[in-house]
Amino acid sequence: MKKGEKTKAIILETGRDLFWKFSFKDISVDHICETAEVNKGTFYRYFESKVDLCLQVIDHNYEMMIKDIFERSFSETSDPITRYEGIIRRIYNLQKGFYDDEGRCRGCPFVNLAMELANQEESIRKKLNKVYEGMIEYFSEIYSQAEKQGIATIRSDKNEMARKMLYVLNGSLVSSKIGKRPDLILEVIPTTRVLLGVA
Amino acid sequence: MKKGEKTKAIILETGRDLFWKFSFKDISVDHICETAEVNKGTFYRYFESKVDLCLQVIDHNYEMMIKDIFERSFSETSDPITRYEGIIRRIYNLQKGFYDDEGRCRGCPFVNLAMELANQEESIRKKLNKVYEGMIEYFSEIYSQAEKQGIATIRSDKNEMARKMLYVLNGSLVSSKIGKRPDLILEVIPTTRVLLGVA
Amino acid sequence: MKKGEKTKAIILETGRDLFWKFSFKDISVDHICETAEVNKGTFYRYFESKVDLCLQVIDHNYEMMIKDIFERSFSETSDPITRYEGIIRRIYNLQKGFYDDEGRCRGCPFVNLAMELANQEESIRKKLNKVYEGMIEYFSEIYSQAEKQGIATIRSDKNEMARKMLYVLNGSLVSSKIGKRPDLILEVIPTTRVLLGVA
Amino acid sequence: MKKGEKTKAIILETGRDLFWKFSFKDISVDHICETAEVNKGTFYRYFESKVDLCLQVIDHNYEMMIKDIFERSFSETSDPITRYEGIIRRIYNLQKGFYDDEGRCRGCPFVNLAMELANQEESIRKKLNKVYEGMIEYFSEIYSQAEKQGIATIRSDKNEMARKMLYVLNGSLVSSKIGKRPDLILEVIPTTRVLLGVA
DNA sequence: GATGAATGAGACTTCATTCAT
DNA sequence: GATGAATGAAGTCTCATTCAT
Repeated sequence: MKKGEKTKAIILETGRDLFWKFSFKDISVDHICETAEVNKGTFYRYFESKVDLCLQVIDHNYEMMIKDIFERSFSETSDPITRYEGIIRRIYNLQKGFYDDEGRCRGCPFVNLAMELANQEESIRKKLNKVYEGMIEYFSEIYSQAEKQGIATIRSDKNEMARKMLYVLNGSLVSSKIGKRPDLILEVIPTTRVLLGVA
Repeated sequence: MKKGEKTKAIILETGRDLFWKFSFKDISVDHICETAEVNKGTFYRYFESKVDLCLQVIDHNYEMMIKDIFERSFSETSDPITRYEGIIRRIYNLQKGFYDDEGRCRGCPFVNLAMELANQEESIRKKLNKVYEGMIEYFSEIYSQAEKQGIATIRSDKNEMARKMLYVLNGSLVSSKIGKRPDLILEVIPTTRVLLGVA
Repeated sequence: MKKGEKTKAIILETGRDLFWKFSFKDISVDHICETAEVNKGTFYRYFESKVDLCLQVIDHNYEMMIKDIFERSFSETSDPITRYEGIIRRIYNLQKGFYDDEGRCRGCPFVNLAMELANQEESIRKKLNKVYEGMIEYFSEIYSQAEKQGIATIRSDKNEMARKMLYVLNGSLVSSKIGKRPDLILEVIPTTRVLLGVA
Repeated sequence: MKKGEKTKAIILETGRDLFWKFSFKDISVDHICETAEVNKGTFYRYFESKVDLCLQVIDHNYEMMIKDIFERSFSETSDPITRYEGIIRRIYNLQKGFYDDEGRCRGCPFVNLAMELANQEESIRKKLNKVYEGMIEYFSEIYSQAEKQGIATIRSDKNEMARKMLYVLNGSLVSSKIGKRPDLILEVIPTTRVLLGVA
C-alpha cells in the first residue's frame, strides 16, 4: 500500500466511524481532518467533496457488511435459518458493542444516512437503494432455500418476502437506536420465523 | 385565538412542514422565518431555540397523528383488524400524496428526526421514544382485542407483539422513502396478518 | 437614512473604493468587511454575494460618473466642444488625484472590471455594456450638436462617431494606468478634435 | 528540442491560452498543470512562480504578435497605410476566430493582464509597459513613412501620434470584448485614417 | 529529471442566536 | 409586542507553494 492510498484509507475509515456515530451533517470536514490528522487540502486531494466521501463510505460499509456479516454467516452453515440467525446475531453484537462502549446504539449506517439525506442528496439515496437491493438478494436466497427444504411453510414471491424480512430488521434497528435497547434486535429472529412460517 | 398564538401556530406549522419535507439540519431558522413570514426576533420570542421548535413540532405531529390516523381509524369500526388496516391505509395515503405532489416519500417524521438527531440531541430522542410508546399502546390494544376475539391465533406478550408491528411499519416507511415507492407501505397489512396469525 | 441603509452604504462605498484601487479578485469579502468595519454576516445581510456587491458598485459608479462628470460638464456650458473638454478634464483630474495620492493611476473602474471579469461573469459584462451605451449617448449628443452647429466638419453616423470617441478615451485610460502617466489622458482632447474635424 | 525544453514549452503555451481565454486569477496552477498534463513539481521546476509564468507568457505573446502580426504585415507591402490595415485586419481575424469558436472576444492579452494586475504586480506592469513601447515604435514607423510620403497630412510628434493610434486600437479591443462584437475592431481603420489625415 | 503527497492560509458563504430600538 | 441589525463561529472548498522520494 502506497503512502497516498494509506492516507485515503485513514480518511475513509474516519468518515465511516464519525458519520455512523453521529450523522453526516453533524460532522464537518474540519472535524474529520482533525481526527484523521490530515490537512484539509489533503482531504480534497482524495475526495471531491464531503458528499463524495459519504458515497465512498457507503460503499465501504457495504463491502464490510457483506464480508463480515453476510458471507461469514453463510460460510458457517448451509441451513438457511441458522444463516439468518447468524446475520441478526452479528448485527446485534455490533450494536451491543456500541451500546457498551458509547452508551447508545448507533443504528444502521444506511438507514441513518437515508433518513437524513435521501430527500436532499439524490446520489446518496440511489446508492443506498442499491445497498438494500443487495441485502434483499441475500434474504431472498435464504427464503428460497428454506422454502425449497420445506422449513418455511409460507408461500410468497421471494423478493416480497425478502423485503418484509428487511422491514422487520430495519424497524428493529430504528427502535433500538431510539430506545437505546440493543436487545430489541434479537426480537427480529422469532418475528421472522413467524413471517416465514418456520415451526 | 389571539394574534400571538396565531403567529406561534404559523411558525410551528411551517417548522412541521419543512422539517418533514427536508430535515432538521437542512432547514435554517432563517428559512423558517422567511417561509412563515415572521421576523427572526419574533421566532425567538415564541421558541427558545431551534431544538425547542423541533420538540414542539414532534408534539404537534404526535397529536395530529393520534387524532387523524389512530383515533379516526378506531372510531370507524370496532373490528381490530379493520382498525389496523385503516391506520396503515391512512399512512399510505399520506405518503402517496407526498409522492404525487413532490415526487418522493417524506417518510415518517419521527423516524426521520430520530435517525438524524437521536445521538446528538438527547431531549429529542427522549420525546421520540415516548411517541413510539404511545403508538405501541394502540397496537397493543389492537392485538389484545384480536387475540381475545380469537382472530389472532398467535400468543405473545402484547407489548412485544406491538413492538413487532411497529418494526414492520417503520421498516416499510424506511424502504418507501429510500425507494420512492409509497406502495411498499401497503405490504405492511399482509405482513402483520401473518405476524398476528390472522387467517 | 436608517441605520441599515447607512451600513449598506458604507459597504458599498468600501467595495467601490477597493475594487477600483486594486481589483475584484484581489479584494476578499473579509477585506471589505474589515475595512468597512462590519461583520461578515452583516455583509451578506445586504448583499447576496460578492458579485452582487460588484454589480451594485458598478451602478453606483455609473450614477456618480453621470452626475459628477457628465451632467456637471453639460450644465456648465452649451458649447459641445467645451462640454467634451470638461468631461475629459474631470477624468484627468480624478486620475491625477489618484496618482498624487497613491503613486499610480487606477484606470477606468468599468474597463478594469470588464477586462478582469467580462468572460467569466456574464451579469457583470452585461451591466458594463449598458454603462458604455449610456456614455455613448452623451458623446452622441455632443457630436450631434457640434455637427449641427458646423463646428464638427466630419460627417458620420452619430453612434459610430460616439463609439470612436469612446475608443480614444478608454485607450488613453489603459495607457495611463500601464504607464503611470495621468497626463496621457489630456491627449484625448486634441485627438478627438481631429476625429470630429474641429478646427 | 530536448525533453525538458518541450515540457516547458507546453506549460508556457497552456498558460498563454488559459490566461488569455479567462484571466490570471481565474486560472490556478493546478488547472494549468492538469491541462498541460504535467506534474505540479514539474511546473515549479521550470517556473519560479505563477507570476513568473505570467511574465514569460507576456514575452511569448509579444514575440508572436511581432512575428505573426506586425512583421508579416510589414513584409507584405511597403505602403504604410496598407501595412497598418494589415495589422488591424489580422487582429480582427484573431478575435473573430475566438468569437466564432468561443462565443466571445478574448480581448487583448496585454490589456487584459494590465487591467487585472497592473496595480498589484509591478513586475507585470513594467513588462506590459515595454510591450506597448514596442508597439508604439511600429506605429511610429508607419506614421513617419506616411507623413514623409505625403499620404498623412497631419503633422505631429511621431511618438504622440503612435500613442493615439494605440488608444484607438486598445479602446476598440475593450469595446469588442465588452460587447462581444469583433466587428468593432474594423472601425479602427477609418478612425485612424482620420487621425493621420489620410484622404 | 520527475512525481505524488502534503501544507496552511484564506476564499466565499451560512449558521443559530442576541441586541437595541 | 415586534422589528431589523448585528455577531462570531463555523461551514465547504481552493490556493500557491514546498517537500520527500
